[in-house]
Amino acid sequence: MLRSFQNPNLYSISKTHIKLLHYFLANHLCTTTEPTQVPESPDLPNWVKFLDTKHPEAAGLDEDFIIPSLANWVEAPMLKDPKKAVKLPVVEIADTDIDIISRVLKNQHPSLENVAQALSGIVLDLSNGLVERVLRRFSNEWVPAFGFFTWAKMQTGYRHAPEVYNFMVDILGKAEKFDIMWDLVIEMDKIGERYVSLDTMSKVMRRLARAGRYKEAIDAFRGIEQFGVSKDVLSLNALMGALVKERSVELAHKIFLEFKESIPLNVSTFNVLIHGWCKYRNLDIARKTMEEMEKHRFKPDVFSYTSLIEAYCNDKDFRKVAEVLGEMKDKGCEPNAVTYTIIMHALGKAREITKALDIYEKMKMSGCIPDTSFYSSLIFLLGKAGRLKDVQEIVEDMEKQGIKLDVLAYNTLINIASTHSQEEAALKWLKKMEEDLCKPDLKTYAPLLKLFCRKKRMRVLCFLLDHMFKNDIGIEGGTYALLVRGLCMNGKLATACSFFEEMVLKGFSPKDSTYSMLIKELEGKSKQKEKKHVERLMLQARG
DNA sequence: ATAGGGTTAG
Repeated sequence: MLRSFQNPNLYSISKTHIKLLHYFLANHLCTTTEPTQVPESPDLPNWVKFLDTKHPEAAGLDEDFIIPSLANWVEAPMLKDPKKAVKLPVVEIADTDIDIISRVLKNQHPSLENVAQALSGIVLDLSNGLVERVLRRFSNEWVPAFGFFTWAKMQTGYRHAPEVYNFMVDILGKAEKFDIMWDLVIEMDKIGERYVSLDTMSKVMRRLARAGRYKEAIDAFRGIEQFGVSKDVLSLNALMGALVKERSVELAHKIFLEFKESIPLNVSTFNVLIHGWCKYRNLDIARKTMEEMEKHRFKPDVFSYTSLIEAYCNDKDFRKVAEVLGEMKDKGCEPNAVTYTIIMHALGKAREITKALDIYEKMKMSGCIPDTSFYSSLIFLLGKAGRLKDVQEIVEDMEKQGIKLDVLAYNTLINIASTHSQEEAALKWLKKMEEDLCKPDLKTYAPLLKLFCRKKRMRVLCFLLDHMFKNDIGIEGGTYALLVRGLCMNGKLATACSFFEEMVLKGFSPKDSTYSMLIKELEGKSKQKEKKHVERLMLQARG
């Protein structure tokens, strides 16, 4: 939720959500007695005034109490009938350990000392599982994550497993805190018992490469044996994979040339290179790599051919794709679900829906079993073609076969329902997603927010923002732009203004188009005071 | 261990 502990506007972020929660609480309290008009605009002064006058019992509650308890209660039925809102469990609030820790970590100023101090009084049963969950939750915020990690290490009766160390190494690498990362690797090495593994070093190399520190990534490989990890084909492939993924096939190739005599290679060494050359549009070299592969007595396999096919698909060169498929058949190499997904998806994007569905048929005929990603693509292209009945059928098929939907599939379904203005259906998918324990992301919510802006369903909008909060989805600049634009277009100017304000207070700089749209609307409605305010905010954002 | 994941406002 809180994107950065360096962000001085951290407080305003949590305040925003607290006010939303107050809103729900007030709403609930209203429904248990008598329906009351609740202010529609999520504007702090309004709500506070409203709560103070009508519901002192709500405003007076401890904020720490309100957040977890409301998280258990806010439910979709509010959409239609607020009276159906589930009752608020006022007394029993069982916080799990992870919530307790999260709350402590979220309330800290950005320093490791503060984190350590805040945690000092806490007593709980630490386990590697719990520590991993906390780290996952804070995987974008290295200070609280590392503060907690360090604190946990010192607790008696607890010891970090190597996997937990690896996770921490990865978080530090992601934050580009490479000095601390290396210290941690050295610390792991000192523990002995093979704490540093190929897994650890793969993460190190990957993060260094991602930060553009190619030389350091390569040096990590050169010195890998000092940490007790062997310099073999596995670590070589890991390095080459890291370089290829971070856009440097050339370097991967150089490394390949340097070590191909001294380290016995395997099939994936070549496939990593082939994939790299395909990805960066050098099909001639990819082909040459395949020839070299054969000289080393390795047969190109489904991975090699799929990389080629993907490259041709990106060029929409389906004639070449068919050629490669023919070549595979000649060599006795069967395409698999990934191969079919790539082809079908590319055909769908090229608006060749019939041909895309032919691939589906062909795949079924060949006995290849579709997986979640395949179906996800299929749902996407059917939805894009407006074939909603077929989409429904596919989902039913998946359920029958026991294939779970993933985030992308749910996002697609929500997107389809939203663009067709099917409010109930869109929310139903969101609910189902939750029941399936499938974690939503920012893309899950964007179409929903757009839809409900369009429909002027302010309560649902609040519900969604709260839902995002509960799922640790941070609202980004793009989300605010969407809200401001959506509300502006549909005449909810006051709300649009307050989101604009919140956007600026959180440190996001509004785009010119967003700004001018809002100003134009305010001018049209001759709202001089609001216009001045928005202009001031914009100056502040640019300053 | 190497291969798949949707631009968008109008």
